[in-house]
Amino acid sequence: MNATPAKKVGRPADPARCARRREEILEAAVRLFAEHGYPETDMQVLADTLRVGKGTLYRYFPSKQDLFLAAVDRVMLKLREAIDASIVGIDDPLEQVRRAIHTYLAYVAAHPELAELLIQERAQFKDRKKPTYFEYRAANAERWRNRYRVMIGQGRIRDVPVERISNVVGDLLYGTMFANYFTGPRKPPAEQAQDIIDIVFHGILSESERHR
Amino acid sequence: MNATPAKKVGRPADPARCARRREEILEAAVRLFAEHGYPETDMQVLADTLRVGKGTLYRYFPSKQDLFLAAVDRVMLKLREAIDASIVGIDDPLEQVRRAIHTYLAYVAAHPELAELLIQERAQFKDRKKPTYFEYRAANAERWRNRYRVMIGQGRIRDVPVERISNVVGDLLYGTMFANYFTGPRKPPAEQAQDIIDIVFHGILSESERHR
Amino acid sequence: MNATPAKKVGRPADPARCARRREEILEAAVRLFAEHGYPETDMQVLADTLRVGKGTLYRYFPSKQDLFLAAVDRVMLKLREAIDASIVGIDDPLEQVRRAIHTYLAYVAAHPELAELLIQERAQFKDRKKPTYFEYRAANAERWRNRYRVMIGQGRIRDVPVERISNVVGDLLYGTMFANYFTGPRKPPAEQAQDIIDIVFHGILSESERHR
Amino acid sequence: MNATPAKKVGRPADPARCARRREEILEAAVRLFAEHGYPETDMQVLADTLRVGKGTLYRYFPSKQDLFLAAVDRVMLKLREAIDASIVGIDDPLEQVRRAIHTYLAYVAAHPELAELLIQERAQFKDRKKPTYFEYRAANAERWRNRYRVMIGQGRIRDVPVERISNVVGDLLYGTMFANYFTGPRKPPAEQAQDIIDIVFHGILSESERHR
DNA sequence: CATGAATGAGTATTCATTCAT
DNA sequence: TATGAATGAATACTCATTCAT
Repeated sequence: MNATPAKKVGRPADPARCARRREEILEAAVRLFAEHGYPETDMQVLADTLRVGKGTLYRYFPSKQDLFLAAVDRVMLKLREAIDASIVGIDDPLEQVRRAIHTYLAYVAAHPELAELLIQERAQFKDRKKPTYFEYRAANAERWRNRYRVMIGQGRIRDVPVERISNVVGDLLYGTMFANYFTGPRKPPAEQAQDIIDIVFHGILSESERHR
Repeated sequence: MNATPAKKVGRPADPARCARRREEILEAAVRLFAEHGYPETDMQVLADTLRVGKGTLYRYFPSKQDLFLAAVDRVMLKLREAIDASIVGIDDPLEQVRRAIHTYLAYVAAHPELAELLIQERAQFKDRKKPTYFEYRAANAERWRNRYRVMIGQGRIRDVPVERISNVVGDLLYGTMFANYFTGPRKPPAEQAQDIIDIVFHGILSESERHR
Repeated sequence: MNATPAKKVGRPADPARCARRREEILEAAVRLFAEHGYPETDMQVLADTLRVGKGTLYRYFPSKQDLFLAAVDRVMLKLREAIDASIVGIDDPLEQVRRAIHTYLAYVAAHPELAELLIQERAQFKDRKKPTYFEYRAANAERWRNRYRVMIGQGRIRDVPVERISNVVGDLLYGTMFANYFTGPRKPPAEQAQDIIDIVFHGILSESERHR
Repeated sequence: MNATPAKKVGRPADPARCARRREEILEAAVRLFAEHGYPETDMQVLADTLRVGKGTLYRYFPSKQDLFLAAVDRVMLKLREAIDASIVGIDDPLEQVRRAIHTYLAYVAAHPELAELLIQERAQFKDRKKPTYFEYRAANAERWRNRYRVMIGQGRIRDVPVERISNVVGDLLYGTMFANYFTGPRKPPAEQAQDIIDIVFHGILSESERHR
C-alpha cells in the first residue's frame, strides 16, 4: 500500500533540501572565489559565511578544486541560459545575432564574477582542465554557424567561411569581456553592443575604399 | 674612522655586467613563470637554473612580485617593439593596420609565455596592479586613433568614432590572443590575420543587406 | 501520564539478537583494526561492512576506543579458551606445559590479528590502559606456577623459583609471537614448539659443561 | 697554494655544526616520540624544544616519518654498540653470551624509549617498513650462530641446530624487553639476566627427568 | 530502534625572505 | 658582493561523535 518501501528507517536524505543547500554553497563560493581569488579563498571562511561546518562543504564537494570548478560551471551555465532566453521567439537570425551580442555584454557587465572566475580557472588549473568557457563556446558554435550559413544562402551575409565569422565574433566578445572587466566598463553594454555590431556588420572601410 | 669613505674599495660595480645579469634573470623568470605559473614558481629553482644563490636574485629584484612584474613588462615591451618595427617605413596607414595585426598575431603565436604571464598577473595581483597589457595598450591607442582619423579625413574609412574602431580592434586582438593560447592555435597567424582584416574591414553583411 | 509506563511498547529488546549483533560487530572490528591499524580504521567503513548505520555501532559501544578494547579482549579470551581446552583431561603437568606451548603457537599463527591488536593497543593507549595481554597473563600465571611447584615437589623439575620459570616461559612465548608475526613464520608451529620445549626443558649446555 | 678552491663565497656549510645539530634533533626526537607516541608528537613542539624553526627540522629530515625512522635506527644502533662493547676482549663464547644477555637487559632497562619506539614503528608503519629491530637482529644473528657452532664443536653445548638456539634466545630477549617495559621492571636487569641464563643454559628439568 | 547528515578540532609541510659569513 | 642556512606564517581536509527524524 505504501508507495515507499521504507526499508530503511532513520533520518532520510531530503533531496530537495540537498539540492537547495548545494545551490547556496555554489552561490557563496562564486562570490568568495571572485572576490578573493582561488588561493586566498579560505574554506573556513566559506563555511562561516554559510553558517555550516566545514565538513558539510566536503559532503557536497569532495575538494576545494571541485567546488571551484562547479562554481565556474554554474556561472557559465547561467550566461548560456541568459543568451538562449534572449533569442527565444526571434526568427530573424541577424536579429538573433544582435540580441545575443547585447545579452552577452549585458550579462558579463552585470556579473563580473564570471570574468574573474574564468581568469582564476586558467591561472590555477592551467594544465589540469580544458577551460570551461571554451567547452561552452564549442558546444554552441555550430548553432551559430548554421545561422550564418542560412543567411549566406539568403544573400544577407557575404559568402565567407562561417568559421571565420564565428571565430572573429567569438574572440571579439571574449576579448571585450576581459577588457571591460580589467579596465572598468568603458560604455554601457547597449552602446558597446551597437559599436560591435556596427563594425562587425559593416566593417570600417568606406564605400569607395571597399571597391578599390 | 674610515679613511676612504667616498672611495669604493674592492671590485667596483660593473654596470654592464649588472645589466646583463638582470637580463638573464628576467629571461629565466619569464620562462619559469610561464611554465609553472606564479605560485608554483620557486625562487630556489630559479636560482638553481641560473646557478646563483637565492640572495643574488634579491639583489636585483626586491621581491618575487617585483621580479614577476618586471618579467611581464619585459614581454610586453618586446611585443610593442615587434609591432613598431613591422610598420617602420610603411606610409599607408591602412597597410600599417594590416601589418600590425599580422605582427601581433605572429608574435603571440611565437611567444605563448606572453599570454600566460598576462593571465597570471591578473589572477595573482587582481587588486594590486593595473594590468600591464592595458597600460601599454592605452599608451599606443592614441597613435592608432590618429591614423584612423587621417583615413576618415581621406574618405578611406567610414566616418565613425575612432574610439569605436580602436576598441573593437583592440578587444578583438586581445580575445584572439587568449583564445588561441587556450584552445591551441586554430590557424596559421597569417591566415588568421587575413580573416580578421576581412571582417573588420568589410563587415559580414552582403551588399544588399548593408543598404537596407 | 503514560498509561503503560512499565510496559514496553513497540519491539521489545531481544537480548539474543542484541548479543548476536554485538558479536558480529566485534568480529568485523577485529578484522578491520588488525588490517588497517587503529587510527586508519574508519567507523564509517566498519558500519558499511556490517551494513548498518554508524549510529548503530554507538548503540553497542560507546566509543571507538571501547570497541577496540573489546575487540582486543575478545581475541585474548579466545586464546585463553584454546589453551584451556587443549589441556582438558591431561593429568601430567609436564604434558600440560607442552600442550599449552604448542597451542599458544598454533593459535597465534592461525590468528595473526591477535599480535596486531596487541601492538595497536600499546601504541595507541600507552598511558591509558594496562595491556590486556598482561592482564590475562597475570590471571593465569598462578595456575602455572602451581603446576611447576607440584613438579618440583615430585622432583621432576629443578628446584628453582617458580616465578623464574613462568616469567621466562611467558616472555619467550610473547617474544616468539611477535617475532613470528613481524618476520613471517619461520617454522610450522609444531616444530617451533618442539624447539622451545627442547631448550626450556633441557637447556643448551652439554652434560660435561653443566657439571663444571 | 690554498687547498680549498673557494670558488664559491658566501656563508659556507659547516659540516661539523651540521652533524652536531642533526644529532641534537635526533636526540630530542627520540625523547618526544617515546614520550608522546608518533601521532601525538607535534613537529612544532619539537622545533620549540630545540629552539629552532620548523623549517630547520625539514632541512635535516625530509619528513616526520623520516625523522622518526632515523630516531629508531639511532637507538637500535646504540643498543648494538653497547652489546658489542660489552664483549670486547672476552674470549670465552659462553661468557660472551652471558655478557650480551646482561647488557641487552641493562640497556633496555636504562633506555625504555627503545621499546616504545619499536612499538610505535610497527603500529604506524606496519606495511611500509621492515621492522628496524629485526634488520639489526638478522645482521647479528650469524655471528652468534657461529659462536654456538664453535661451542658445539668444543662439546660445551649440546648438539642442536644453532638456529634453534639463536631463535629461542633472540625471541626470549625480545619478549622480555617488552614484558619489562609494559609491566614495569620486575627485577633488576642483573638478576633477570641470571634467571634467563639459568633456564636457557640448564633447562628446567631435573637430572632424573632429563634421563627418562 | 536505526539512521546518516552535520559538525569542527587538529597538523604536517612549503617557500619567500633575511642576514651572518 | 654573493651565498645559502635559518625562519615561521599559513591552510585544506578527515573522521569520531551527536542527535533530529
